[in-house]
Amino acid sequence: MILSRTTQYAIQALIYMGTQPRGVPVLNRTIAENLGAPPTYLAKVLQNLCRGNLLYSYRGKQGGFCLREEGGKITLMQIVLITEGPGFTEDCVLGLKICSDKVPCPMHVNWSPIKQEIVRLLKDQTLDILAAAVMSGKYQLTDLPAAAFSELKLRT
Amino acid sequence: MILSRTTQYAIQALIYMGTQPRGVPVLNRTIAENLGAPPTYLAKVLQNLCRGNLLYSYRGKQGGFCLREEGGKITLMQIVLITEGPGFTEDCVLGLKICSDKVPCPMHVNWSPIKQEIVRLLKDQTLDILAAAVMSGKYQLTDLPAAAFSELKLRT
DNA sequence: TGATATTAAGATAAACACATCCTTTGTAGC
DNA sequence: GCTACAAAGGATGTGTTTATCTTAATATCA
Repeated sequence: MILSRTTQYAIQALIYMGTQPRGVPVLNRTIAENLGAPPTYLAKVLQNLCRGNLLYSYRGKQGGFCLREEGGKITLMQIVLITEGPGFTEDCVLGLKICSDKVPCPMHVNWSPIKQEIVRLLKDQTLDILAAAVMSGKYQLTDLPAAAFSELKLRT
Repeated sequence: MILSRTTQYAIQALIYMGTQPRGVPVLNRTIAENLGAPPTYLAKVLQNLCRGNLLYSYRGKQGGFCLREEGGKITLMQIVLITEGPGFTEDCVLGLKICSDKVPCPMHVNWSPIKQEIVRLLKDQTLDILAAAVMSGKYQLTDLPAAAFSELKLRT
């Protein structure tokens, strides 16, 4: 409805990484398998997140991707700005180049409060919060039946 | 941010038609010029709105497009359902095939109220309301400098 | 009936998003 | 250094959205 496939992969991948032990590199292949995402495409997405300074990447044996130090504090807004671009929260609903409080389109007044709520939500939600939700076992990160990130899973 | 270009054209075109006298066919060319939209593409969009039963179309001399009888009561939701498809208000933010109150993704709980507000807005806003806004002269329907749908314009 | 104006419909093209493939580069461990 | 491994980078393919072009169908009017 709102987010491109690329952004969806990015968010899912980062939440997944949030459920994993920090400082241990996670393989692109592992993430892709756990999400049911195409590995070669996901690689490009992760690369992009590296350029956006959300991840570290390490090559060679023992390589993979790691969240940055304060990775748990990453917000959905930070992710979306990288994958969708800055226009995401700014552009007019009707696609007008010029649309502001001063010179509004007929939807502007009605849309503004909703846009504000979306922005607030994106800024509020952090990887820590979302990863914790997934680890609680009450929330699904993928459609794959195998996937489960609850504490129970960690004991098997 | 949310709506495809096609949907934006559809909404703009229908609002424009709402500002014109009822029962008089409006040419695709006229609409395209007033919106600054590509005429051949807009023709396809209008065709699609005809199939969705929002418009009548007439061929030949004196032809064009007309809003249906109760055209002013058309809601944005009706338009969006035609141009974006039914998934628009249903699909999961993270793209999961299975995501519901029972089996939610980690965003589901937070996103649901926003989605509800969007749906409410789309259902509330009618062409009558939006066309009146444009005709008041306080709201812009296009980026074109020439365009003005206020009462003043009608006197010139 | 014929000339003209208009939408309908189908084919084509261009741009972009999504996805894959292959080669190169860097790194760890031996 | 050698080898295996993993990400980086570039080229390519596929599908969808956006846009254009051409022809057909239809309606008006002289």
